[in-house]
Amino acid sequence: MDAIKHIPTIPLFQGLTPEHHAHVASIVVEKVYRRNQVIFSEGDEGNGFYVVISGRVKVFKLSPDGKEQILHILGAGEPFGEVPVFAGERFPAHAEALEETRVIFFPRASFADLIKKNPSLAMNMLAVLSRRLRRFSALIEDLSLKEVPGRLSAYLLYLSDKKNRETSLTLDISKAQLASLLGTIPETISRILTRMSAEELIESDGHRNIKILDRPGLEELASGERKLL
Amino acid sequence: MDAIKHIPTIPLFQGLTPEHHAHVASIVVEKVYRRNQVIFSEGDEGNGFYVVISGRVKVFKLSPDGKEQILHILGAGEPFGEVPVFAGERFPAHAEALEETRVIFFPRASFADLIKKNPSLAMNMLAVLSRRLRRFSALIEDLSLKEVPGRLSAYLLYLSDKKNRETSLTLDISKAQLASLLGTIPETISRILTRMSAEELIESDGHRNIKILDRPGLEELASGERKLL
DNA sequence: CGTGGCCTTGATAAAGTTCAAGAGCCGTGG
DNA sequence: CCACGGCTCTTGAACTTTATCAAGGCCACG
Repeated sequence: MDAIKHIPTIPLFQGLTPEHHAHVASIVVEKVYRRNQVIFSEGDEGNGFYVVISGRVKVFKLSPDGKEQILHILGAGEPFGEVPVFAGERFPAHAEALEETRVIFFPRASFADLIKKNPSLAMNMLAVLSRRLRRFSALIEDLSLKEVPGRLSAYLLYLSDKKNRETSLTLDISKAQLASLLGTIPETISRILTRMSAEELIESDGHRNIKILDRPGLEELASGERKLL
Repeated sequence: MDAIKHIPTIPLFQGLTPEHHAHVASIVVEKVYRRNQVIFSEGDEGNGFYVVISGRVKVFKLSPDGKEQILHILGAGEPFGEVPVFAGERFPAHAEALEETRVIFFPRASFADLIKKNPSLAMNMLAVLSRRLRRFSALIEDLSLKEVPGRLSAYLLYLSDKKNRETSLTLDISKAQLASLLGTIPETISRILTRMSAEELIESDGHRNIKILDRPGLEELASGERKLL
């Protein structure tokens, strides 16, 4: 009901007038999901898309034997599930709440109307999709051209950069989730963190806290110039 | 110069009026590239995007040691290089002509103007990007969750479906390109085709002609239910 | 007829997965 | 307050898949 107070804070709706915000608010529906609750499944009919208000959502692919590959993890203000709105057909992946999560849902038809009348909303949405394409390109590159130590280094550096190059990091997801995000399994993550510690690239407390000791070393790993023993 | 006659045939511009087509034509520049010529490189400033008129283009990532992963191969009517137009920054990948190729180039600023005034062009572009996201999701899934025989089966089935489920196929790219598209190397492709032939899933003339003998068998491979010996 | 491109095949090695066992931690409930 | 069960994480050993390196075959083109 109080969607109107969230709308203006969502990057997708930046640059719109208050009237437009009100209009957007009038077409949305709020929903709440518990931890591990399915939001949609691959192949479902996509009748609209979502924006996270609070909490976190993972979007992922599943193999027949149950292995998962996370495509991305979304937090407050980020949209997901837009593909079927514009390309028709169905959701290309699954979405699930990682924790108690509030989202707002935009029904397809009314959103399509809105976007047609609103060039800057269209431009914002084009920017969102373009950035996602850029991220997917990076993921494809990682999966195909880098080994796991390189992917893990890149992830640690990414976390560090998010915090102004802070060297003390706290993983915000479990090792299992991290493995799924990097296209590997928890055992491999564990072994590589051990090797990174042995080479004094990082220091780990065995939990979710990691300190970066040798940033240039990690950068070399991420770019493939260097290998772990 | 004769771009005007191509514009109306490009899917991106479907549903626009002839005046709009003329306007589009007035802002484009035609370019021709030879086989293997670089169109842009990753990290280049993206001042506009391209649409293929004739010929074919590959868009790909390169690892420091020279291994390449093809993101997609584009033919007539297909746009590429749009990401920097909407997300800013630079091209996230390289593009190169696979053969003599004619393209039209859309300068960023004038295209952005056009799209703001033209909701159905915006919707078409959103559809293009959404379909690309769908394809990238499938590629990520392949790389992360399928083994090479599964990816190759999926590719053969895709080729077959493009021709109304015709069983006689001709590869339109070299084994090296195919390997790069599937995230592997030519030797591996060769070995797997041999094994597929041994199990009478396909018949290969050793060149680029392949006949599908056991479509259900390939489908099982593609979905991971079945393994090659 | 020779040369270069493209493909195949074999032997070897590297990277990661699987399977299995066990350690540490946490909340629950007796 | 402590024991138990359930998680998550770590570690080891065997195995699988794929890459790498090297050699040779085939064909088209000059």
